[in-house]
Amino acid sequence: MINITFPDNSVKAFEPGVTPLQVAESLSPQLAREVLAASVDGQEWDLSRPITADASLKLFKWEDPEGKHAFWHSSAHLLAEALQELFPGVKFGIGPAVESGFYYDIDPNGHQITAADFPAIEKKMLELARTKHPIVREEISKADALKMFGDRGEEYKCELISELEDGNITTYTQGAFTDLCRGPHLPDTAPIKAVKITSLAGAYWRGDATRNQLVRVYGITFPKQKMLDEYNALMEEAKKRDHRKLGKEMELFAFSQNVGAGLPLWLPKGAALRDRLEQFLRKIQKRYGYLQVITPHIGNKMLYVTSGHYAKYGKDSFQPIHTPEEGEEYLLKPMNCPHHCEIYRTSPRSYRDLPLRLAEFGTVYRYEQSGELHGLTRVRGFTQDDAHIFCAPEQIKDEFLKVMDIIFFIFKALKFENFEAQISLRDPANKEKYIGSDENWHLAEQAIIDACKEKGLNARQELGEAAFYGPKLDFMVKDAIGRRWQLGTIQVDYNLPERFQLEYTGADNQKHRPVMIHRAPFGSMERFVAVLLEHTAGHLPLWLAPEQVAVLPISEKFNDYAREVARQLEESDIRCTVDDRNEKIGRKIRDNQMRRMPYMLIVGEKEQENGEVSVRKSGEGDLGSMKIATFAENLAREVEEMTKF
RNA sequence: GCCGCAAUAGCUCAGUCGGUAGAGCAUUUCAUUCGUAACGAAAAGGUCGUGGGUUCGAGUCCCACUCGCGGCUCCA
Repeated sequence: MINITFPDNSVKAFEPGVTPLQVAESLSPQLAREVLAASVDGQEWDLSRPITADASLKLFKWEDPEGKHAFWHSSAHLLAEALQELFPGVKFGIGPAVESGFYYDIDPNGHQITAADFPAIEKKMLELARTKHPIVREEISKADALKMFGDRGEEYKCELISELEDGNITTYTQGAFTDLCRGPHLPDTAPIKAVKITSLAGAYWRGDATRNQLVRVYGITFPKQKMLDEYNALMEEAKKRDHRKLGKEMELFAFSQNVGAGLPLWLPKGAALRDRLEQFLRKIQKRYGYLQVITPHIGNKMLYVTSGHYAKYGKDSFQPIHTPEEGEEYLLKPMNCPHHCEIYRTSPRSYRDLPLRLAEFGTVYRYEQSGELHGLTRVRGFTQDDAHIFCAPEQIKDEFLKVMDIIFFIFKALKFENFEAQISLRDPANKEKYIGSDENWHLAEQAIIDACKEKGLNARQELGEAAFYGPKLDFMVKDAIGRRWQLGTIQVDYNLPERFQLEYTGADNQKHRPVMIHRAPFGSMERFVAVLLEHTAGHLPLWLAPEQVAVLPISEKFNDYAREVARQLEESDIRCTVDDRNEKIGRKIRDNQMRRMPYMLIVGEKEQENGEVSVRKSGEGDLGSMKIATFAENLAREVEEMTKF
């Protein structure tokens, strides 16, 4: 007998060779029906794979990420099997599970696969799932694997196999389909009850733009049809939150073919919203000792040669602007840092001047690839809420912590609770991609790691994600359909001070080199507004809403009183409109609700007589009547509560 | 930049086999003067993204470009 230890530390004895599925059956029939995957001694394990020695066992259901992962991974194989039947001769790349669903990359080998084929693929997948073919794991030698996939002309699989270690190669087979795969998988495909092929896209083989482009078929599956219906409803809902749609509806921003792709036009309401965000951040930054500066939108090309940006990005940027005078070249500024370095250099600096914190809402232009442009989240002209902190090396951690405080405060004020943090480090195997000394890289990376630890921030560390001049800490927020966008960023830079020969005189009367911290809590005004819109579904917090109050007269007889109410509220800096259309009150309420109006004030005979307003709050309904001044005070207090720090 | 898909009224969309362009909402006018989520009637609104081609005839078929969408690659 062998001893199986469960997560609650209880131990039960089983026959050697027992499978996780059999263990589940011995515990409860319901568990056996719901279990999808397992781990044995922390290693992913098929439900049907025998356990031969004492081990600790975890069982995963749909609710567990590991359970979904196995379900979708097996679904990817099912998709491949269906594609193999429908389009004989297609060659397979890779087919993993992803955050919501799975995909398979295929070389269509002459077949034309379009969205019109989706129903047929879905039908075939369900048909195959119902055959309940077991998914069988086999260990295979490298030579046999190469022969097997080579005979079938699976060049992509062979390339993968050739890089694997012999003795460590497994295949999984269900029905007529065998795939190179590490697993784990479901015991059979029967639990896959609902299938949706979601989209089709091109994807480079192994993510390399110089190699073949394969067709990536995306799908999602569920153990119940009802769950697919819910998923579809959720996707519909998400589409309504799309910031591009909301931006148009709410008249915040627009694009024009005549201006150019990726160059947003901020409409009056959007510009006002942006301004409120800027004022908010300015106020905080003033408190933290930042000094506002303003720098031009272009700079001499030599500035970027000095910074190193020209060598790295020159070819892929907007090209230099030539002047009537021969030989002069200017670039649209792609970042603000070199300008701020020049500000630093305008006078000799002492250690007493540090940290020097220069802030600017700086508009920059970057030639992003056309296929990459996306609403306000990826544009060619945008404004960073930028600042550069010049400090002594021993001040880094302290300054870093203060920046984190600002970011946390902003996220809290705007209720971004589900953000993720990522520490982007240098890829030690690929040092030539970066500039700067090993020692400085080490110092900078350690400063970030220590600061996160001190704040108790659970940040993921990613190798190879650093900027070419230094490591960074990024904050990510998800959009309506789960795509991750980077918002706030903090970056440590030993490089630019070196390149610009920045110095300060220390207490020892010697020259020292300062360190630079780049930081942008919003990231960019454009992207931040985009994510804010999706996050709130357009229901912006009261202090940011383009219009805070609509006054709705019951009939035209009360239009004058409504205007008087609006006038008084505007005196208290409340953003107010009067809906004096010739419509019934029900209609006005509906329309203003649809426009996401935070407050509606209904005024008729009663209110006019008493100098009152009848208050209706979005999401809460009728709050009853009160004096105009009382309402104004309440609203001011509500705004104050939201933005105080 | 690459792969695939789309572009019709201000918005959302329909338009069959190639035969003179349609709906709802929004807008304007008229009527109504109304108490907490849509009163009614009428009118106006389109060089079917742009440029070429095929055809007696193109919103519809073909080509190119632009813009957009979903991914990939990239993201200072």
